[in-house]
Amino acid sequence: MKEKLEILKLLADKTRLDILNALMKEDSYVEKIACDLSITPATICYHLKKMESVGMVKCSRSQFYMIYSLNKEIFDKPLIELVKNDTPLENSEDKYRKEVISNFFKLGKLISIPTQRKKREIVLAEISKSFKKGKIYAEKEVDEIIHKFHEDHCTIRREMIGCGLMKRENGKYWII
Amino acid sequence: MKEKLEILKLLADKTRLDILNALMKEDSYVEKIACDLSITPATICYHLKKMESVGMVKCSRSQFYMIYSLNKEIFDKPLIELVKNDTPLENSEDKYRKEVISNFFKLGKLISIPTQRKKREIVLAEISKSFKKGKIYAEKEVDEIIHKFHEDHCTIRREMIGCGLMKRENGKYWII
DNA sequence: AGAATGATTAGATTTTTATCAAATCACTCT
DNA sequence: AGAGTGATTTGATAAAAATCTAATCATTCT
Repeated sequence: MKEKLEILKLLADKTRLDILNALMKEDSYVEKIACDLSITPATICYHLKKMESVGMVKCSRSQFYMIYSLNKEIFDKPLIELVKNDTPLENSEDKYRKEVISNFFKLGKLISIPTQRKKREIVLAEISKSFKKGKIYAEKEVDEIIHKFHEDHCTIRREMIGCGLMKRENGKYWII
Repeated sequence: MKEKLEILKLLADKTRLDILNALMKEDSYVEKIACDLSITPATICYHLKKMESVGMVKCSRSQFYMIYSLNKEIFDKPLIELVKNDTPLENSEDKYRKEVISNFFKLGKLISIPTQRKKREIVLAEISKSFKKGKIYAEKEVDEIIHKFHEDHCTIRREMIGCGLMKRENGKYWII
């Protein structure tokens, strides 16, 4: 929610924190706060209005004065609630993966085996999609499938087992 | 504490919130976050370093990568803890009071009776300091004391009773 | 040792925003 | 109605900081 960021922005200012701390002690009004903090009433008003607009403080008139008070509910929440994004990016996770895949595969072929573990895992996972889950493969079948992607089917087969994408027992292979 | 303001400042930025949300899902590293958010690695690094400097995130190297992770403790605290000032101003309360008093008293005399309730109360409270607590005064004594401050002792006497600073019964007065 | 690669820093640019003085507004009391 | 007073708005100024490109650093693997 945009509102959350707005609140956090308003909290990121020394003067506004001073104002909030003043209001914690007791409800107060522009001129008094201004005097206590040695800051212009115009500036205090500017800050209070901003904070009021997102519900951090409330105000009501009393005689000559606009009495401002803290909206305590907001401040009792744990920080995480303000930080957490309610509408997470649909597929931010996929983005990096796609980038890596498009870098290492050209026309369906694996150009090279990535040195870095993270990237290698992504590439291997991509290749593993060509295997059916639950099906048992002979080594020859495994190599044939991998070979469509890259010459070095031995290394890739070994790597796939190494990172737990594939299992072997008695010369038989299956995908996890 | 200066540290608290620093943390709040760092939370007041869309990009950093995005980064934190990414780290909530899983530990990650500069290049990946940069790719996921479509932002330059330099910028991501800049933000992560800042957040690390105040303990919001931690980092450790793994192979090629600097793996960053969230320091969850900080985010479980209620907001109020970050807002609250540990070392409150010694006498911010007095400042406005002193200002009002110095405006309305000159050379020990009350220049005029303030129209506004708040200021009037401050002035009356100041005058009431001239009375001894627990002592019973006759009306004449009361007026004599008030008269040292201002001609119109009647009004002031009435006001002092009106705002509960002084009590009267059977023509006798005492301070509260 | 040297090549590769991810992380970090430096410099420049742009955007945001806190602050004040002065003018205006809104309310209260006579 | 008009005077007095606190609150708010406006316009101008100055300071802070996010972002990028390019350069440099640090680590790992050959």
